[in-house]
Amino acid sequence: MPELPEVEGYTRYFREHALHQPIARVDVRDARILGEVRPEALARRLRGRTFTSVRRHGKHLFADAGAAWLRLHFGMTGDLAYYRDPSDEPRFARVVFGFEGGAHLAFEDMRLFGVVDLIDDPDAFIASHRLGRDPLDPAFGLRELRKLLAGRRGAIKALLMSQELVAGLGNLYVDETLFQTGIHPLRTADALRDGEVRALLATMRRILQAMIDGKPRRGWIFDRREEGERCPKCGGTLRRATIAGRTTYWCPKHQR
DNA sequence: CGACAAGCCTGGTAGC
DNA sequence: TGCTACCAGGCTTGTC
Repeated sequence: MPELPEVEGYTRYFREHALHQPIARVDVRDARILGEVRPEALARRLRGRTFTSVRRHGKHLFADAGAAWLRLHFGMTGDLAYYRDPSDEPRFARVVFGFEGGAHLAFEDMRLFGVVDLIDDPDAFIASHRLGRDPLDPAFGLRELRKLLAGRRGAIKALLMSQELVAGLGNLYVDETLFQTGIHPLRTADALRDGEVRALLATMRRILQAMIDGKPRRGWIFDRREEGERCPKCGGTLRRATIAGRTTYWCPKHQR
């Protein structure tokens, strides 16, 4: 499912294919995918314009269309497809942008957890939705992370899932980060030692970057989400439980 | 056939 | 009282 690394991939895909072509038409195949904007308004405000740049924050993609920004959120089954032949339209295309010149960009999403919307300003959106820092933002540092964790009595897993501290990690990457850092998902955020917070930030960045780069996941828990699986790190037996409302896997032997 | 999984929002409650 | 934490429920649909 699309978390930060996958959305980074979509952002690059969008940048590579969908910029600098006048938008001839916008076809909303299923209005349930839309956020605030109505289908007619989406089409009216984009038609004749071009996407000039695209950026990402956490799991959100923002494309600049001049007077407005297109916002895409990929939910759990969202994807982009760029193609010329209309018969190549994906089965679950929800919105299709048709460019002058005949190319198409489809936002597809089988399970409709994603969102297509039009907003005025990405930074205002990020602020109003209380999204935390993007973990790959170089300006985001250890000092700031420590400050964010201070006084938070909730479980670290819940906090990393919430998007309000750091934006972009979903269930799988939170588990992976805690696994590789050796931190138990139920640890109180406030009680993490300085070294653990440092490892947390460095590890999540390394994991996200490795995924973006398509590196192999040797020694990760990522592909072993199964109760009773062997811990690739220490030979312990992986445990499974619902934590923060999500299926959570961890190694009780080395995550403490 | 029903249960389940996912991300994220909403609304309610409990506790300091 | 106000804040924080935390829970259930809803949305959707392919897969088990």
